[in-house]
Amino acid sequence: MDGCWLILTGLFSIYLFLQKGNSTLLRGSGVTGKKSMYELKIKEKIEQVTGLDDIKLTVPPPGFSGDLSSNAALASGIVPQKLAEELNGLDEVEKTDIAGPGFINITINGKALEDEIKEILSSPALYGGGEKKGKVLFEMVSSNPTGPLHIGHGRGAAIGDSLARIFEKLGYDVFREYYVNDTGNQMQLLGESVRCIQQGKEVPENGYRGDYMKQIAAGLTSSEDLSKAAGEKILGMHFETLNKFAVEYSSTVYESDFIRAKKVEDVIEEMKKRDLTYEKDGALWFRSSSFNDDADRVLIKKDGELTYFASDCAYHIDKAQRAERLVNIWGADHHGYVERLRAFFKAFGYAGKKRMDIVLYQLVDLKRGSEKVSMSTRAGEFVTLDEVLDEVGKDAARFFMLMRSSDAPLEFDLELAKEESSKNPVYYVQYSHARICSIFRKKGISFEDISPSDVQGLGNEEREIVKFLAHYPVLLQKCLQLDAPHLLTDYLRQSASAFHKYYDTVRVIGSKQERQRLALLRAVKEIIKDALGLLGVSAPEKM
RNA sequence: GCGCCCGUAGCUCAGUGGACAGAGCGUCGGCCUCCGGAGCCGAAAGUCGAAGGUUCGACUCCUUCCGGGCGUACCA
Repeated sequence: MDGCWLILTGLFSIYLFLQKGNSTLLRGSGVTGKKSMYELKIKEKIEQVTGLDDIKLTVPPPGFSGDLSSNAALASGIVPQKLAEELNGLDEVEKTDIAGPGFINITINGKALEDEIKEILSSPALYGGGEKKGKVLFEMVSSNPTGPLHIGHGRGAAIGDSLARIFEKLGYDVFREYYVNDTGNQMQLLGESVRCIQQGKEVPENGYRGDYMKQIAAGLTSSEDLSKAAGEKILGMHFETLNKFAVEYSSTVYESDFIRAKKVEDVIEEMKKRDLTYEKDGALWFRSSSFNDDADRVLIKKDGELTYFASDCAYHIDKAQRAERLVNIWGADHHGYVERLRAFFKAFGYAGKKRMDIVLYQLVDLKRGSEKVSMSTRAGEFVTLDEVLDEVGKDAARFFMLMRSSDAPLEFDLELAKEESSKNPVYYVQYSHARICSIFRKKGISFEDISPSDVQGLGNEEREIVKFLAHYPVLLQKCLQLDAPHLLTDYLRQSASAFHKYYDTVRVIGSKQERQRLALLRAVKEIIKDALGLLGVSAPEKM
């Protein structure tokens, strides 16, 4: 029976290899040519030997030896002994054990762990980073300028900006763009609302009101193009808020410019030429249902006006011409637009050539303790991003926005975010950084006084924490691959905890191993600082 | 009706097929002559919404159903 099973799985593995072999080759190696970063190196080796695409290394469960564990032999059908042998050939591997049905448990040797710290200390900002890669264009927030940004926009900004920082770290040439929807009914309505307020009349039923509108109306004269002028003012407010939130854009583009420059017309002409459109009921339609969308979509309304979707097509063509890869950060309430945009991409032949990620994030529920905070948009009583920033500060706001997967709704507790205690994860993490800084102050040396040569030998206490640090480069790749910056908040919490635990059991200043322990602490500090930086959160030296 | 997301410990959530399901908060119980106690250690707590299926192996993939959110415009 066993023999039979082996033959079958063997055949299956050949099948898998044939299936997956190509994509592995295409992916290209050389994620990093660096000498250290053993976890990445082992990962690449396993992928090379098994032909698997993106393998996962785990930590062996309690009771098993080893520092890292892989199920790749099982998953690929390769004989575990063969893979283990290949791994034993790596300098970083002390030994391997085969356990259970074919898990390979890998023990890292002491030298590799030391080298890892040396690598961190020699160039902290570069550790875990990548080589030069192509241009990526991020589009985020892109609210129409009719009212203040609310907390949901904040989530989009935090996800987009942090993901952008991760892309930058990994070598991509990143651009952050703000697309302004400054045309259409909403903008007309904005102009009318301003006029009504100025004339002391009742604002139209679906119009804009609230304190911000009174201020804007007061700052404009009636002779201006009220819609345009008000839009510009509100856009200015948006950027002010985003600035406070540590989000900076490289460019701003206006929907109206695309229309004025006839780019939207051009795209529609091109679509007509390619027979992607038809006329019905006086409107011009795009055959998006031929490209996996639920229904066809209107490009030009029967009144002759362009739809938002039409200019969005023009905008995305423009973006695709400027970058190799596009990332759009959208609220989940826009998920209905994903397929139509993808349909357009397919129809224009971009689908296979340019990668376009659309990250959807679920809504934010604001709470104050156990009490829900109303976010009704009516009468302008919603909680703005500005108000949240003023109340809890940039660091807490950014961190909290990134604590959850973008797929999950986010519960944002204003009370917790303000709390200066270990209950608050931001403080917990920042505290670990400040505490390490304090140790160096106490010792009276600077971080630069510690160099790679101070790393000499590691005890068992150190091993655990080094393994944790060594995982950072792999984690960053995972964040990028899954468009999931929230993984960093969890990693930071665990890093902080690993440090506190270590510091609780080991004496640093005054011990025989003082120098090397300080070296380890500096490495921890550098990783925490770097990771916080990617989240847009500060790493204070004192609190 | 149809589509997308979610349903995991009292609460908020991690877990992109693998070895006995994890964390934080909350609850209960320990640890300060010592480098920041804004810290550490331990305990209790789960039929992973339900039922089928695929697999050597399913919280993870497929189908159906039940809950909740969002979307289903010639609005943006």
